[in-house]
Amino acid sequence: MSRYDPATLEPKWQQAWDEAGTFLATRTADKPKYYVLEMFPYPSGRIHIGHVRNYTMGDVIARYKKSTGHNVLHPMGFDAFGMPAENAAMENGGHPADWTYQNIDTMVAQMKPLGFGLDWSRMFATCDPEYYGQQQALFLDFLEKGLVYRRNAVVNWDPVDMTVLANEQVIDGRGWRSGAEVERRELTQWFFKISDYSEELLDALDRLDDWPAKVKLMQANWIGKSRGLQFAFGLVEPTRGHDRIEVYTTRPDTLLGASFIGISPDHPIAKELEAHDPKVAAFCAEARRGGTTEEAIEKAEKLGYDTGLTCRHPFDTSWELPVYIANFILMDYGTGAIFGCPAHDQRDLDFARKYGLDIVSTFVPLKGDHVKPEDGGEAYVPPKSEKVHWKLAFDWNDEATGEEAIDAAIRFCEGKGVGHGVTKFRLRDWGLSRQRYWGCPIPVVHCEECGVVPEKKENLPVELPKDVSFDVPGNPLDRHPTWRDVPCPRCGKPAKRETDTMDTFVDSSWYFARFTAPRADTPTDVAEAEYWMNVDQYIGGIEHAILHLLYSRFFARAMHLTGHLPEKCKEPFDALFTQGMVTHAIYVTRDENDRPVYHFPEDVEIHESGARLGATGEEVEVIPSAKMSKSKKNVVDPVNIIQTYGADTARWFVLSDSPPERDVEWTASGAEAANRHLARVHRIATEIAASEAGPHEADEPLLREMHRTIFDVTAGIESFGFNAAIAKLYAFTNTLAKSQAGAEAKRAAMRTLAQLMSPMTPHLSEEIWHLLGGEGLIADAPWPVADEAMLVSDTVTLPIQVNGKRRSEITVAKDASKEEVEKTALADDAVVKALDGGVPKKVIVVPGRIVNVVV
RNA sequence: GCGGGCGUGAUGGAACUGGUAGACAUAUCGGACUUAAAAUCCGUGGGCCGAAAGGCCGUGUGGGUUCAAAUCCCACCGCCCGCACCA
Repeated sequence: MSRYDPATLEPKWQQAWDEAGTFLATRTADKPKYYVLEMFPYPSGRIHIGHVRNYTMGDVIARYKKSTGHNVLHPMGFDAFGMPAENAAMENGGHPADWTYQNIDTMVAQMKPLGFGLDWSRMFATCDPEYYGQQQALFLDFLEKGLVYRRNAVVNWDPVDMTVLANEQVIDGRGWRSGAEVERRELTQWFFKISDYSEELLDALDRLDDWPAKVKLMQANWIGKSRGLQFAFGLVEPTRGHDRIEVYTTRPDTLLGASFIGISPDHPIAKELEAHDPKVAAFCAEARRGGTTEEAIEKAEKLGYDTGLTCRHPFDTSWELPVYIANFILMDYGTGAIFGCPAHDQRDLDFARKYGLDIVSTFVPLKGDHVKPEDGGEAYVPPKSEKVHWKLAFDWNDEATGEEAIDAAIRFCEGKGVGHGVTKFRLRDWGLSRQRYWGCPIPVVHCEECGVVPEKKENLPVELPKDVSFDVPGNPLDRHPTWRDVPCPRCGKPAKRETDTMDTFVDSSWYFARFTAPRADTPTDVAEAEYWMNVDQYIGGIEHAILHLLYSRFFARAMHLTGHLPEKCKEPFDALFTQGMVTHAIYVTRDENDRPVYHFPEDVEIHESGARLGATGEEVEVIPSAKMSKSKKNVVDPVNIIQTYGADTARWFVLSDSPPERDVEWTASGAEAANRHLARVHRIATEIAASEAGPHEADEPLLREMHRTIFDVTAGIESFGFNAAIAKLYAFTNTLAKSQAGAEAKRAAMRTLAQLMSPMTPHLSEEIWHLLGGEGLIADAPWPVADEAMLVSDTVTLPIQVNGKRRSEITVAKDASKEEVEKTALADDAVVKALDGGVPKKVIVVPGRIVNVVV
């Protein structure tokens, strides 16, 4: 009897799929399509166990959909531009392209042994000139439609990476990649006009039924819609050309509680005053400082400078409000000026108390004890939907919700000619210029005569020059005269190429569309896109909930507008699934200075009494379930796992135990158990293949269980319940191993088991299929269908509860009437005993479920 | 601060639209086979009482709705995530 030997079995079946072209995506009229896509990897040089989990999930869906009669598109590529390639070139010499393509080769070589059903013929990397040339064509089309523009902007400058960052790439005031504190700089930059789509990108979220609510919520918060009132306070005495201060507020209902006006240190009026008054200048300089760090935001004291200016309240010209310059007011939100309402905003209250300003409540709670802020209480900020009592009202009821009051206040103000209702969004245009070499060149030329001139499409791709060096900081394109100096495409006079390249998020914003026609000489092929789009199932990490997914949604709309995608692709991802990470325990000891020393899992022995270092016997602290990190040494290398156990074991294990959206902890014992189980399945299959025809008495229970398993596993795969599907497969394996059924039934059961396992463990399944005389490849076999008749038996076993506690169970005919069930239940010995002579008040019979006797 | 999610054995987790809580797996312990070990097979596997049959308790805590609650509602505790001087 042959042993389970993945090392020979897996390459054999991979070759068979290759030779048959099993996973090439073909467009045919007779079948529906299914497009499953996992977020493509960055070519770091090694695949990670997280990749294995991610791609295995996609592969389960892809193989399952193939066997249910779909033409499946399941492609793979590489998100290949970006900083690490340049860093490697800076550190070790060489060229980013060489580093990148070598890494891609390595990673492909590591991925192929995992047996993913991918259409490798469609593979591309975003750094291929064929890809980024088409991206340049898209850029030019966007430019023509006004979807890209250039302007001066204060930008987030990363001093370590020496490049500009988008707002989305600044996390807690630091660059998302370098972690360096971000500086402000003014540069001329290219922007995508994503803000034009704020409303639409927000509204369309409601229709993404198969997206996680969490992701939709995060996007909605990011887009940040707010409705408010924009109006102006007139200055009592105009100053240096300003006679009014424009203000935006989302709480116009509190306008009668206003007690001061605050302006940003960057407000035009503040800048005017600053230019003529050193004291103001000193304050503004202080206020601008240190604003970006997390700590500063948390702790920064509210600072104000009384300008001596006063404004008139729009409702009462005799009511004058002082104007302060305040450090907590941002110039780039709203108008850079606010009115302070201390009674209903804690920040304004702190400020008012510090500078001795009025505090006036405009509303109080309907009931309960309330210490008003003017009497020393906290600022009262109820939810907008809560009804409150209005002490100071314009023209609305005494009792109303904040929402009602806001609407009424806007109507009232508009009626009086004081400002107008305005909708604002937090979402800013997407700055895409990067001062880097290893990215897609922006295909324009700067001409002294003609200005910014788009490169001619026939000259695309504008290819990156190969002869560059990275021995000095900055962008090598800036100092590459033969590449940079070109004739103007319009007038032919000497001109200079744009040396900025595109943010790498541009590359990943349309790759999914390119996969539908990866070799087309236009960005997309409309017929192919029409057939294959949308992505039916997109799978990736939650870390891309905002940036990548929002940009892609914008790009899909822009590509529709420029004729590259059909209307139906405006939302390109029909369903999204965000998978959890693979985690691993951290093993740590302490050195003489009590600093942590980390150890690789293979150096640690786990004993009953605890974990010890294999070499020294020193006791090791175990921190369970942490994100894998090289510095913590809690990593497992998929290459080692495949060598030790085979790809099927790795695939099986990463799907078992934990639900796919949650993290799964990699444990050596779990991986061994998975391997043992697959060996067991192989052994049982071998035994069944060799067995002679036997008796048939026990066939029916086995076959019933088989159909139940088909039903449950199918439901599990359809609903991303892979862990539950695997549990059913374990259970069915146990049933099959113990079954006394005849050889024919067992063979059928084993073939079905192999099929149900095939999305997860395709190699072993092919082997068993072959062993049991299955026709062709299991990958091509149609998915088994559960026989409804076999799912229901003639009798059902019902639990009997007395007063909600389970006391017994009875077996009755499936179609027994309620009366019969009730009679049988009440006659049951255990029930009679539990009733203890009591008379049933009521008997609830839920057909097929339960009987509850109420005494 | 605002918004969202989660809490089930020693552990990962299962439980359809409220209907037998703990499927499946890991750890543990016991047994068979073996000179021995591995592998394999059988059993144990929430707590308490009991020889057993069985009983009582049990899904973070407290309350509520219901014939019936891990599931629905309210309050609290704890953990996680997103956003944030956003007017």
